[in-house]
This record gives sequence, structure tokens and C-alpha cells, in this order.
Amino acid sequence: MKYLITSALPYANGPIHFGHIAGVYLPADIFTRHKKLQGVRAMHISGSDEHGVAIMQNAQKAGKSYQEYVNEWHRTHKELFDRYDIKFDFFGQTSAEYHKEETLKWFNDLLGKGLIEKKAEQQLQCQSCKNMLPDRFVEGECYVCHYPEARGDECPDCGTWIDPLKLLKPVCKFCGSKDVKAVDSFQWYLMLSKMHGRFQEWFESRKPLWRKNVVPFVESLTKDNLVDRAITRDLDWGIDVPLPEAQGKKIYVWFDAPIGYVSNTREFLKGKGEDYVKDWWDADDVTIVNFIGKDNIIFHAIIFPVMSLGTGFVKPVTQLPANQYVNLEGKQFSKSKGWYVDADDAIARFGSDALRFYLTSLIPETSDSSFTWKALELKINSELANNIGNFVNRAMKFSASKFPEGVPGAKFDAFFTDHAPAVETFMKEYHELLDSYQIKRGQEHIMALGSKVNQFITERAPWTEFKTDPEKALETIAISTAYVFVIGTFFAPYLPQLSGSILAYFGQTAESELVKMVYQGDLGELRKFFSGGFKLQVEPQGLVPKIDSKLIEELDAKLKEKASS
RNA sequence: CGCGGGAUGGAGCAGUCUGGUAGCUCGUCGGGCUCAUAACCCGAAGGUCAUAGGUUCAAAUCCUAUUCCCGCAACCA
Repeated sequence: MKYLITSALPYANGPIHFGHIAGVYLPADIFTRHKKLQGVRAMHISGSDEHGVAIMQNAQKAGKSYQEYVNEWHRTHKELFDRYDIKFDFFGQTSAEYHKEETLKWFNDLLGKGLIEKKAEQQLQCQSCKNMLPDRFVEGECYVCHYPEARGDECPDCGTWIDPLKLLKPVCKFCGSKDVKAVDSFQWYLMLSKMHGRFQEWFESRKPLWRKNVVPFVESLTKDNLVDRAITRDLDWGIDVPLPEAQGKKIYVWFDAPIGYVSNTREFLKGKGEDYVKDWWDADDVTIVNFIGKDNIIFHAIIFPVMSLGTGFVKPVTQLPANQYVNLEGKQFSKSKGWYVDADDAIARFGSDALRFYLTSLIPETSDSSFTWKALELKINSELANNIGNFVNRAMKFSASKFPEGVPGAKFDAFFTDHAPAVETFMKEYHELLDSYQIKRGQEHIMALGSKVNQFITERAPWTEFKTDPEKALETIAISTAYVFVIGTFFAPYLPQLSGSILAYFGQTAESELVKMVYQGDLGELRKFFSGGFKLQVEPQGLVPKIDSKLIEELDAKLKEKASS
């Protein structure tokens, strides 16, 4: 079994915030690290999504070329992911040549199979700026409830799905002109309706695997039929429709974006001796996992699977861990309203361990969750620092001060006879949680182990044993030391930095064979490692700095002040 | 109006598919310990599981109706 893991392509049009990180990239990163530590072949693929009207508008506003504009956001996003220790095997761009090639391969194949068809239609065009107006770029009066600011796709007041052609008093959102007219046009459509039967058959096989926030939603949209969708647009930024009669038309951004998963894999594997289709996307033993937010369900559960089934190029998605949203104190992030926390600024202040730990606890697996500064402080100080950080610190410091010459190998035996069975059970449960995409609970599970070992050390009270029976104290420290190793190992997918610092006490890293073996549950290897005795490789020190509550108050006040101004 | 999600001790959540003593983390209160980052350990208080009906020997869990909150996705995860 191998895992092809993708994260929703971030749109190269604005900053990434905690919602994106906790909802998509962080769980995908943790899951990928987990699989790799298990010794399973896995790759994590993503990249910037760089086409579409919104990008055109903002690039124009910024006075930049489209390519310049998306390149800048691409670089910004990449740097942010680095700071959060979110690793991709490949993070590409949809404006790249290889992506265009792959997209055209799909378009031509579907066209050849009759799954893409040209259809005549009427479309709104602004007579002032001459732009063809996509649904969201026209506003007017709702023809049902007469709400004056209905959007071209839906009336926010009465909820009617608007046919933009029927909108009363339409206004162009590009230039504000009221001179908007319907003109005859034509576009190419993805004929989803022709694939309804095959889609349903496939979807049945996915139902038992997918979350309950996905299945009923998809079912309600696909029960009776699938609606054909236009996949071309009249724009001047995007991939050209490869047909002579399609002058000036581009492929719709949502058609090419999911192909980005495939094209980026292709680019990643170039010259590496593996075929991106045969060895990965269409391999018999591949599990394809798309980490996405709830707003992307339609594309990942319906449209891209139909495209995949239609071409037969790639297997449709196996697992779709779609998360809900992370809000900011209950309300959606909104940069324009100032209701916003800069993810870059936060990581600079608190570091990867603290933010990854807190954001993991916020992964909105079943319902929306909420970021608050106060909760960040509490979570780090009273959980990560007091439980895990403090345990590692007290065990290692005691060892260093009372037994500076090290712990002899024989003292570790008690760990392997008395504690190993419980640790093995713990590991099994931990793997089950991660393997079923319960990322948040996996972290909670490690915390529970932290509590257990704090209990253990308090019960044994090595500081008392040291006075009455130093040999016994030595054994207590040996057992605690083994637990420190286990904790360091199991935090590796979640907190690579903390895990790295813990493992460094043993002269190991997350890439060490020993660590992988232990991660996979092989305590025999660990026994061999400790059998020669153990001496700290690094002077112990507090590994989890506490968060200053004054700083939290300042940040909190700043946020609220910004939002109210 | 429609569709989807949610409602569980002070806060955040799990449990609902497969009905059977209501669980976790934080917070609060009382006690213990002193190796450790004023950390750690033990104990306690605190919930008629949104509401109203129904099915059942038994309902947080199944059924029906209602209320409130969040989102709307085919260009914001």
C-alpha cells in the first residue's frame, strides 16, 4: 500500500490563515509524516492554484502582471509552510508549462470521448468595460424577492439560485456600469450528466469510508442527476482552450486546479525512475487522500472523480477527509474587516511547536472550531508545557544531576517486562486513530500517555528512593527515560521540533532507523539500544517555553481594536 | 425558502452509525509531594445530554415535530 496525499491547492490570491492551516495543510502534513514513519511509501503533493478571475482583478489592482502576481503569492505561501514545518514532497504552480500539458491531455481526452461538448448559451456582457460577466461578477435585483443586491449566483436574502440572465437591473462588478446586456455566446461543457450512472456506482463504494459531513451532502446533490457545467470562460488569463474556434477562451480554473495534483506529481517524479500514472495515480495499491475544506467537497467528491472516471487516467479519490472551518472567536476570518490574525506574525512569536500543537487541537473534524489567543496560552502552558515538557524535563534533569555517569543497561529491563505491554497497546490505539484520520485525537492520546508517566514518576518518587534505595531510583529513571524516548518518537508527526529536541538526548532524529522501528511498535529494537546503558547526549533543558500572558493580552486587545476600527 | 453541519457539567470537545451504569482536556475547590518550567500527584463539587412527544424492559444514542446557532461551496479551507 502506498499513499498519495494531496492538500487543496491554495489560491494564489491572498494570505493563508489559521483556518487553512488547521483545516487542511497541518492534518495533511501530520498524516504524511505518520505514514512515512510507519515505513509506508507516501508523498504529499500540493501547489498554488493560479488561474481565475479573482486573481486577474487583484493583479490589475496591484499593477502587476498576472504571472508576477501569482509568483509572489506562491513564494509567500511556500515560505509560510516552511515556518510551520509543513512539508510537501512537491509544491508546484498551475501556471507552469507542465501543468498546461497535463490539463490539455485531460481536456482532449474527455473531448474525444464526448464528455466535453460545445453548447450555445447566453451570457451577460458589460457594454462599458466589455468583460463577459461570470455569475459572481454581476449584481442586481432579485427577480423573486426584489432584494436589491442579489448576486449573480444566489440571492443572499431569499436564497434563490439566481439565473444571472434574469437578474433585474444588472450591474457589472468590474467597472460598476449598469450597461449590461445578454449576448449570444458558447462554451464547452463537462457532460457530468452522461456519467451519472458510473458516478453513483463509484460513490456507493465510498460511502462507508467517508465522513458524515461529506456523504449526505454529496448524496443530496447527485441523487437524481448530475448537472453539466461550463468549463471554459472568456478571459485572458488561464490555459487556452485547444481548439481553433475557441479564440480567446480559457479553461475554467476549477477544471484545471484538481489536475494540479496530478501534474505536480508528474513534475516531482520527472527523472526519478517512476511513472506518475502507473506507479502512483493508477497503481493497484495506491490510496489517494485529498485533504480539503468543506467548501471544496463538490469538486473533490463529484467533479474531479467524474473527470477521473471519464478519462480513466487516474483512480478517483479514496479518502476525503473534509474539515469544517476554523473561525476567529466564533466569527469567520475576514482580512478586510480586520478580523484577522497574521499567521506569519504568530509563528514568529510562538514558534512551530506551540502553533502546531494548538492548531491540531482546533482541527475542525466534525464541526467548526474557534481560534482564540487565550486558548492558545492555556493549551500551551497548562497542557504541552506542564504535561509533556515538564515530564521530559524532570526526568532528564534528575537523571543528569543524580546519575551523571549514566544509567546501566540492565536497569532498563523493568521497562520492557512491566511497561512494554501497556506501551504496545498505546501504540496500537495511536496508529488506529491516525489511520482513521482522527488526527486531533491522536495528539490527545499522546497527552494521555504524558499524564500516565507523570503519575508513574510521582508514585515511585525517585527523589525519596534515591535516599533509601539508590538502585531502585536508578531503575525508576531508566523507565522514565524509556518513556521519554517513546514520547519523543510519537510526537514526531505532530511536533517535529520538540520531537527532534527530545530525540537528540538519545543522539537520534526522526529519520533514524531506530526511531522508525519504535514508531512501528518494535520495542525489541529499543531494548537493544538501551542494553548498552544510556548517557544523555545533550544537556537537558526546558523544551517547551511558556507563553507570556501579557503578550497574549496585548495581541487580544490589538485584534479587537483593529476589528472595531 | 432550500441544502448541510451543530446544540452534552463554567469553557472546549468525545460518545450518536452498532440503544444498556454520561467520558476526556482545561478551569474551580480541598489535600499531598518537592525531582521538575509556581510544575506534578490524589480527591471533590458540577450535567434531567436544546425542547416536546413517540418506540423500547432500557434512549444522549432510534422515530416525529419544534427552537436556536453556524455555513452556503460550484472564483475565499
